[in-house]
Amino acid sequence: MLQIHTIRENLEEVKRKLAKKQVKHLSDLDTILHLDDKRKQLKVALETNLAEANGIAKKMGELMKTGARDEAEKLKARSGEIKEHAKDQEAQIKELDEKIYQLLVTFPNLPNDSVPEGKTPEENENVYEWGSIPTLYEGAVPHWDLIKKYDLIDFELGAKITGAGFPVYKNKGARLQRAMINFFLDEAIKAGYKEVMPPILVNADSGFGTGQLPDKEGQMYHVNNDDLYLIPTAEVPITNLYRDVILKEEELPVKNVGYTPCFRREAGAWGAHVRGLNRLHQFDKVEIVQLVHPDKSYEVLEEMVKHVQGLLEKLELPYRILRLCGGDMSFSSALTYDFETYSAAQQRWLEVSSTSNFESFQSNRMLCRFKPKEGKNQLVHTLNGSALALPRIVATLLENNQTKDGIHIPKALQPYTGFDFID
RNA sequence: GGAGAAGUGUCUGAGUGGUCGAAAGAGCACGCCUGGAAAGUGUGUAUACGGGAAACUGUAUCGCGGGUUCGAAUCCCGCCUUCUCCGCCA
Repeated sequence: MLQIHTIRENLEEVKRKLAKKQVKHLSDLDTILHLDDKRKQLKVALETNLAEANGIAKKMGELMKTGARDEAEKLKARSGEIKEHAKDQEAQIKELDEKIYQLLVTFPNLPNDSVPEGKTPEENENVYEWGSIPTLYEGAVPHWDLIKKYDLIDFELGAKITGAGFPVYKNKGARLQRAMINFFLDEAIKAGYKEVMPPILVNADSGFGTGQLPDKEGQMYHVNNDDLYLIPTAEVPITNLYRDVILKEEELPVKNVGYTPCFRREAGAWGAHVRGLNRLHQFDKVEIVQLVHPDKSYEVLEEMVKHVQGLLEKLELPYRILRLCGGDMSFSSALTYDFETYSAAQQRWLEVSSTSNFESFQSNRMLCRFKPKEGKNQLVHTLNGSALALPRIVATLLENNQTKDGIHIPKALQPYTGFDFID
């Protein structure tokens, strides 16, 4: 959530930046400031009133002791008036607060200056490419055929017990999942992250804290009976560990990593390119999350990007890095790099990681601050990145490493899988 | 799920209607003391929002939300969480 004082102090700049994110209702910003002015005025009046009431209450205490009944009665009457008035003022303020809040939550985070202009994914900026696209043998097939051929994943069975998009991993397919999760976790731990294993259901406050609510309400599975949400990413529980927390400056940076299954309704997103592992309702992901000093967040973003690059290179998968344009970025992000691997049989790039700096957008919602050596508490900056999401990595790996005899497992993964070949 | 107890500042913990943003101790920070350290000693040590150039100052916050009262950490109601016992159970 944007801070009102940011809007107040840099109105034109805020408008310019939001326009880059394709926000149309910019005039609501003026409304917010107008309502906030009104709110402030009322608040001052209310507080003056309350100050008087407090003064009276204090005096009453003394009068009661000395037994000056008459005077006490007079004050009581005055206090009653104040109270009536204050009630009224409070109601008005509450109403204004609500209006301001409703408007404020409709605005996404401001994009960083380096974010390219653009509306669609085609306008994302290709900033880096690594590896060469393999030439597959004659008769190479997409991963959904390989999966069947080697009996690695069963979609029909998943559909039977749950529904479409809930795969059952089997045999070496299941072991490959487990191996990758461990590989990704170990790599993150080597890079200084602390492992956490959080709950995979969260409450609404957590959904709000990281920005999924109210913006993406319909994208999360909701457990009605208990009013809990299945997490769409480990980012939600892991970042919210620090909701309403004031950290010491020397505790920064906080570096956490966690594996969780992730659940996404993908309402309306089903279409042409979603066969096989390309899009699922439930999938596995290892997520890295950092809470850092505001001066360091862009440096740290680069560090996280390097980490993800390292993983992909160890897996020997050709990839590219995109800097997302304003129109393609998520609601909460200030700068996002997407990683895509090239899946050679589908001849498509598949998104396997999204690594973002949220600056203070999430921390403002979560009220996660740190106490600097000098001066007032400040909001931390939050970042996260997939390191990595499994299904599309598996898709690319299966497709790119296939031979007519079977599928090679990359060296780095072999100690984890316990096998080097799928046949 | 049933019964009981409890939730106070960084921590321990006092406070059952007024002088309480809150005793005391610990911790931490800075200083004094010391050759250095420990001990001792002095001072400071929550957050948000508002006013003020600043010093400072107003309001709110003692799990959360409401209520009673001139006045609530303290009384009442609801909720949440934790602990103990019972039940159930991977």
